[in-house]
Amino acid sequence: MIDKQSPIPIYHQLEEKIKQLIETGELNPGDILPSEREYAEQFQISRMTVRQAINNLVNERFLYRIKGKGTFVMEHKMEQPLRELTSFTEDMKARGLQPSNRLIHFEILPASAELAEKLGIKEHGPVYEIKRIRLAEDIPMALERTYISANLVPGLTEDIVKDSLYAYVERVLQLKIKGGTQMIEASISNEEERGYLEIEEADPILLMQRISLLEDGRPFEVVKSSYRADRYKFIIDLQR
Amino acid sequence: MIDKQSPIPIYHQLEEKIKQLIETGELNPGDILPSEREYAEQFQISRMTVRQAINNLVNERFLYRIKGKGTFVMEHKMEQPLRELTSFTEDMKARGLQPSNRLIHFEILPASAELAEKLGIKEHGPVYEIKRIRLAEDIPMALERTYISANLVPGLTEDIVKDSLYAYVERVLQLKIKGGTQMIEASISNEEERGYLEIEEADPILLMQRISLLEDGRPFEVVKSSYRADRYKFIIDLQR
DNA sequence: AAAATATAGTTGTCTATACCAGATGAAATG
DNA sequence: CATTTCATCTGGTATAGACAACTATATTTT
Repeated sequence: MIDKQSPIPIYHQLEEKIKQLIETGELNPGDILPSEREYAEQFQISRMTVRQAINNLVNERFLYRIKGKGTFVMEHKMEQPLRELTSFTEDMKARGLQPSNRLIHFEILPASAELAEKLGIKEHGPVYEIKRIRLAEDIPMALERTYISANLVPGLTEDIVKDSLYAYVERVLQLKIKGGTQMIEASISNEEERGYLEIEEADPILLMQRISLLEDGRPFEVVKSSYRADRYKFIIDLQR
Repeated sequence: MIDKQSPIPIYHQLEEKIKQLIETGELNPGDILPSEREYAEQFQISRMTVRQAINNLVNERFLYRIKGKGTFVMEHKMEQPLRELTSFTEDMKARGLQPSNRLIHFEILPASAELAEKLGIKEHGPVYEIKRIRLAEDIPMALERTYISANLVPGLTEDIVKDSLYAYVERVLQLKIKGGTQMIEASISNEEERGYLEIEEADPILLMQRISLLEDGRPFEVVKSSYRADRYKFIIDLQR
């Protein structure tokens, strides 16, 4: 079950093993796990190594510990496994809807003062502007404007944007996106939004702005989205 | 600097020390930290103890590590240190506004099917309903309805609610609130909301629903809030 | 000059051990 | 019978040491 010769770290093997036990239902929410010492004995590994595996799962909210009692499986239903910083595409799939895109605009323009500050570049520096309509089951859900520093992600083309931007950035450029800040507010629609989203003047919209960060904390992109309020709501998992 | 006799764990002392260095500007974003071995040598503690401190700060996104190079301070400015599941009160204070409450309703009623499901209790089971107006600088910002199972939090009174519900639950009942799920949508206001929030018929509102969970994953409360869209926006820190 | 190699420094993984502190139930005590 | 004590579970903290994997620099070889 645990291969000490494997190049995959032992603690990671154990993590995966425990995750699997939860997924297959052999461990149910609220169940107590074997003690750290039991695991260490069973697999002939050090208790500290067991702790490293369990620490990671506790940080990921799969397990929780109570001193003197034991380690337990989280009650959390995990309908959507930790919805945080999901893309529209992932989001819609999780809701069982067929997502699609319509690219309506792609150009390089000089950064406004606001954009430059948010992207951590100098004013008038080159940024891509990518406008897209996001659809679910061919119904327009949102108008999305993405801004990325052209110096940070050189060689971006319409084709790459049409394919998958995130995959290109992570695989080809070897940049890892790690998190960000999101702002959500409600507003009245403007004319551009009404046109693309096919809504009436009185209909409210949800405005979302996200600033995504790279692993080292540098800003990667600013995304401004306008969602149809009648068709969309944000769901966020919180932790503290 | 590090007190080995203190009841406060050494790794925690080191965490606080490093956080302080970042806050005071002695360590700046992008700076490299002394190596783990240097810290261990300097304070005459084990390298594993240093690692435990740094691990925690890496998990909290204060630091990041690069194998073979070192440990660095995150670029992220941390204007608000990890805003997640903050109360309205904390939220307003962080924005430099004076928050206040107006309790307008407090009773025990039988749970609807929807509430019962969200709170994990049986239908028609007793729940507190607490209605409050949330104000900032004496301007109404939100109408908030909180629902809590009366069996989970016995002995709740109007006075406790007026004081601090969270403090009562954590200190007196020894229950720890650990996270939850939040939903945000936009809508048109209804008459009750227009009355309390002093807005016009055409003004959109932000609807927020939060389900808070206890440490063991049991639902603790359902909060439904209606925010004035012209005065409020949600800011969320994301990570993945 | 360029390429390969050594070397020293970093974090990553892992071991074996020790003692502390909270929880629990059984046994001793009143 | 109720209470206290104790033994023994649990996770929490801490140590000292070892080797692997990765990075950067200096040195040697080609």
